[in-house]
Amino acid sequence: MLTLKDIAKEAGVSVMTVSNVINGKNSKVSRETIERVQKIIKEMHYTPNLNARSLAKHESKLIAVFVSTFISSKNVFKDPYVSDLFGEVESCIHEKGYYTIIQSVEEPQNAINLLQNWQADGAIFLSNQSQENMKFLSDYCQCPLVFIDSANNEKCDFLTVEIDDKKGGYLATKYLIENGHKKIGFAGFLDEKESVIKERYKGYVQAMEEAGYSKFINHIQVATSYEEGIKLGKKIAKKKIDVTGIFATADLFALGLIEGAKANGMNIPKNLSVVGFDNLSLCQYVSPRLTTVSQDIAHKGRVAVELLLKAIKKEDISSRRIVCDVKLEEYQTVREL
Amino acid sequence: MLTLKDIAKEAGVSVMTVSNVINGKNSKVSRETIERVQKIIKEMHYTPNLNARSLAKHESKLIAVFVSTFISSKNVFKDPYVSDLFGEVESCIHEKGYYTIIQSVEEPQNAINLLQNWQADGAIFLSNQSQENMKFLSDYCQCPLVFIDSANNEKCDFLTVEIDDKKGGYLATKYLIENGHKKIGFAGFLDEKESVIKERYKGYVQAMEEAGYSKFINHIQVATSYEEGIKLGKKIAKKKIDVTGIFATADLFALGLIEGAKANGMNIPKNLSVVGFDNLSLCQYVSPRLTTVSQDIAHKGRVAVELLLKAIKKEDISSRRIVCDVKLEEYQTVREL
DNA sequence: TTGTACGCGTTATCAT
DNA sequence: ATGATAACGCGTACAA
Repeated sequence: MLTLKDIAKEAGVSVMTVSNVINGKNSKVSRETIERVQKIIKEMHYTPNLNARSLAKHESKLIAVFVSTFISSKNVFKDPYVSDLFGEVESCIHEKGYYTIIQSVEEPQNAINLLQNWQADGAIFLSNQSQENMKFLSDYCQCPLVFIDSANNEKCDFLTVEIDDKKGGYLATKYLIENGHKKIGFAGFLDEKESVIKERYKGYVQAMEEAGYSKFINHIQVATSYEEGIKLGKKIAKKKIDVTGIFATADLFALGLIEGAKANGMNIPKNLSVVGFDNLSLCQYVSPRLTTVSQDIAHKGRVAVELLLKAIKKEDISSRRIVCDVKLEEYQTVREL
Repeated sequence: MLTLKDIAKEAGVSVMTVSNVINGKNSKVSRETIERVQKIIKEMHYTPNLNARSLAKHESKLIAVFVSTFISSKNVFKDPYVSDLFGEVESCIHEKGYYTIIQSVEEPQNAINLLQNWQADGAIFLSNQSQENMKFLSDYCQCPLVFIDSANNEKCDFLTVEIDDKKGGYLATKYLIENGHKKIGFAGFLDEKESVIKERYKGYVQAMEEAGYSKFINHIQVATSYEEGIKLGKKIAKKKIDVTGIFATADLFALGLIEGAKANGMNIPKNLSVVGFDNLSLCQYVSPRLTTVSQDIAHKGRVAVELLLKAIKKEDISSRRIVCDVKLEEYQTVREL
């Protein structure tokens, strides 16, 4: 292995001079020495040992990225949303001169261990974390943490990047209303906890109330997987649920719903209008093209990394909670009544 | 930050004793000391600094995973094949007690730098690398490398994990033949270089020749993107290409082809039978469900990690070139003539 | 402008 | 069974 010492010997200078050249402390080294040393570094293909540097500088240039594994599938990256977001985060971290260490974790403690083990400069959590988890993680980690898609509440001041879920719900519902729909169902899973789904529901309710359709408010409690979507689609096709439009709070779920409805003889959007949520890139391969609420995943990833880097460098952070915009993508699964 | 020294002081022993306890060198420490030290480690939530350990042990427990960025899209993880495979690789690395450092790289030199920087124990390349790149990387890296999906040739002895592409091409073509097709097109991009596509083509040719259809062999030279698929589908629908069946050498491309054909009035599989390649998980959301050649991505990822670990531990490697099996998935896009 | 001494947290070696 | 010492490769602080 090549070390500073080897370069120093070759150049006939001390280790520190080489170190200074590498770290761009040009004021401390003469121009000619810089050039000579740089030439040798290049010729010998020297690259610094970042383990040693981390030890000495108390700064690792490592950013840990965590995704949560669910019971359903050990491979979280099968979820196109997660992998898309991860790709953006990774390439942004890379651009900024940092390194990405990734782990799919079951429990927060795993994340804490990794951060300590590698003295990571910061961490990004891709999947939603509960309030308790965020609290726990913040308490036990020395480095800054950024949570993406974790339901924050106003009191807490974790660093978070979210989307305007309420607006998303509002836009989806309003669009159906504008297309003449009244009997609009909200399909998603609500519980007591704060959640992105709850926010979307608020938007749905607001749009319905503004239109004077309070009595048509119809929450369908269902897990938003593709499979559950199929079941629900069949149910709707059998007229067990009386709606002309559905706001399905996840794209894959919406796609399943459409499949289920089709399988039982319905035509989309002729007999049923559907609006999804996410605008997954795989939607472009599915026909009819899903009308959906889109979020700019690339932007979200970028913003999260930038927020984290500001925290790492202890720069001023204007807002610890960043809410990204959403918009409605008009495609083919909504029909004017 | 908590160090060995802190634990040692607390336990009233030397640093080395604590180190020995942590590393399970039980023969060197008395039973009671072990228990006392372990208790304190737990209570104080100590975790070792792996940067320091790497430095001292010349072993980092880091495995680097590289994906190649293409010009088309900076975010390689939008490709469902890549992200699926990556997820398997990551969770397998995690299971084996190693850490994953990931980088999307433009040039081989980037990968070499990262490996040297972090003294990684090994690396896995997810995207296909040319012979020259593999040679270059092998020459300049000290640690073992595993290449997935890189066209190897018999002479070279890089560690590779591939699939039986020729068999895949054979199976796809044979299936079309068994369904009564004669005019079967092979759609894919062939050049002089060794490539997975060339292997698939060999399989196609073999099946055609075995059936006595040599004169129907029809290679359609085309880049296998979704967009190109659409174009080709339209062309076929306009009867510019005389085929009843198509072996499309990538799923997304096949899906585009189907869309294009549909858009110009064709019904799939009534007017055209299509067989894809990969069996991407997103296929399950697209209807009609694509008949395709599947590979077991989970198996592939696992095999790659296991091969790498054997090399790292200098265990015996029976075969440096692992070829994974493929099989035909009969779904809805092939019709009996 | 350049060099020396020391410390970062850990492990290997050798002594007790 | 336990501990002292040196070494891993690099950066900080200070001396020359």
